[in-house]
Amino acid sequence: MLKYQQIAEEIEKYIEENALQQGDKLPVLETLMTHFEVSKSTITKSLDLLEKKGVVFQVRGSGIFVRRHKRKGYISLLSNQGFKKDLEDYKITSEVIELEVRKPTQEAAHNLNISLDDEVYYVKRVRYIQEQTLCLEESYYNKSIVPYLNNEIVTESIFNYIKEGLGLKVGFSDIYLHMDKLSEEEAAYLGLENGAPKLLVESIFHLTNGQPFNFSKVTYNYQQSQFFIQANSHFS
Amino acid sequence: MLKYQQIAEEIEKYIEENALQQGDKLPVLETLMTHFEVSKSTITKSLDLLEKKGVVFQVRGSGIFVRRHKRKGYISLLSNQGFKKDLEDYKITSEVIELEVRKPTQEAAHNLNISLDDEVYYVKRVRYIQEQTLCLEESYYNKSIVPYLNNEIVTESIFNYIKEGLGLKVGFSDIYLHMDKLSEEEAAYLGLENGAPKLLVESIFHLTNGQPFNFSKVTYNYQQSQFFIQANSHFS
DNA sequence: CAGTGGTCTAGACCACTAT
DNA sequence: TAGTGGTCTAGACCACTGG
Repeated sequence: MLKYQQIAEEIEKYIEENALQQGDKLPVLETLMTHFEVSKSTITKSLDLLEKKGVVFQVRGSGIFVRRHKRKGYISLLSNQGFKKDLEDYKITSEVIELEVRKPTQEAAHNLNISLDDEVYYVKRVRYIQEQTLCLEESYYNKSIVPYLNNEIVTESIFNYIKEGLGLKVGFSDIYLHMDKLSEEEAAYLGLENGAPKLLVESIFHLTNGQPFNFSKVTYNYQQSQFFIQANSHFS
Repeated sequence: MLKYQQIAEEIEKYIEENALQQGDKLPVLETLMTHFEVSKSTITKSLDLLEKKGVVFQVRGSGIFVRRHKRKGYISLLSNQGFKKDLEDYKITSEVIELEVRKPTQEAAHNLNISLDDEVYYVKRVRYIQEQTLCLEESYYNKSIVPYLNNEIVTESIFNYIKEGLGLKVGFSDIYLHMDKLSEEEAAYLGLENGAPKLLVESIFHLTNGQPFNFSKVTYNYQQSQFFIQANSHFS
């Protein structure tokens, strides 16, 4: 593991273990440099990483401070990792409705940047939180990148398998949100009434080399789901 | 303006003007270094900035590539700048319902980190897109940071005034999303039926020094609003 | 004006990709 | 294995904050 990642982890662990609160001040750069025995730029890189993750914020001329959000039970829209981490205090389970190799829909082909003749793994599942329905998920995996899936993998964490099992490196993702009313079928899966509020989250996940490998459409139960984002100001 | 920001802007402009598409390759680092006559780290810093903004992605051993999203008419949840930029092809207007100095609600006081005895500017407005209702916004500004607002400012871009007029520097923000059904009052303002789907977006905006100066609750018209996020993978 | 973070450089060396 | 991006260093100098 790289130095700056290692250091970032240690600083994050330090914040966690000492239960530091928003606004608490970290040691100054000079101190961190000598403590970790690295150059200034390396420490800076670690802190930039933590800043991107929303763990700290840096104020020129003043110091480095802890950033926290106060609310619990929210799903991070940025985490890229499913919500296992955000909701680790809750019991999350999955029921697989469908799993098969098929041709992509036009929409899926377009978003995955493949032809209608290529093959995809289609996965449909309902996810539960504390025995309540959380969401209905339809997902398309480019089969030339993810050549094999089975029921066991799909019941557990698919992304974990992709990273650990296949050794693929997940890069960036594009996420689109829409609101609407639930269709009869969706309402049935989620145990809600027809026409209830619906949040549809469409995501396109790419490998680090820019290739899209997954397109998914997730319909959330409006009673069980709330989301958060920590935004930074790199905007002019 | 700093070198690396300047360079980032020029690269972005170059991409824009030449209408480069997702996956198009930019010149290699060496070329960029000599062209802009700066060191490698400066170019790297520019590219890291563009990567954060979702404009490019870098692949080790391969190159620097353009990143684009395909869909138009979506509001960026990360832009921190209202949606003026995302929806610049559309006509956005505001109607101010209420504007006054008052004591904060408990909720506002908590989120702004002030006491119930402190004062806030309370702003309530409806925003329109192409003559259709887009959202209903309730916003609380810490008066000790934003000491004055008037109808004119509030009808235009409040954030612009805060930055240009007051010289404040806007930093990070925390954003929370909830779904629900519209109340009767909300439905009336938005011209929708009672009980229609509701997306509530709560945001807390901070200055670069970490001080929260605005807490806002925005209720969107589900028929007019869709959102997007470009996420990066700085997550282990 | 002392303290603290940010920018920028020049260069050595490392790690991944594509051929 | 050549090409390309990523890490890391040591140090000079700049810019902002706060007493």
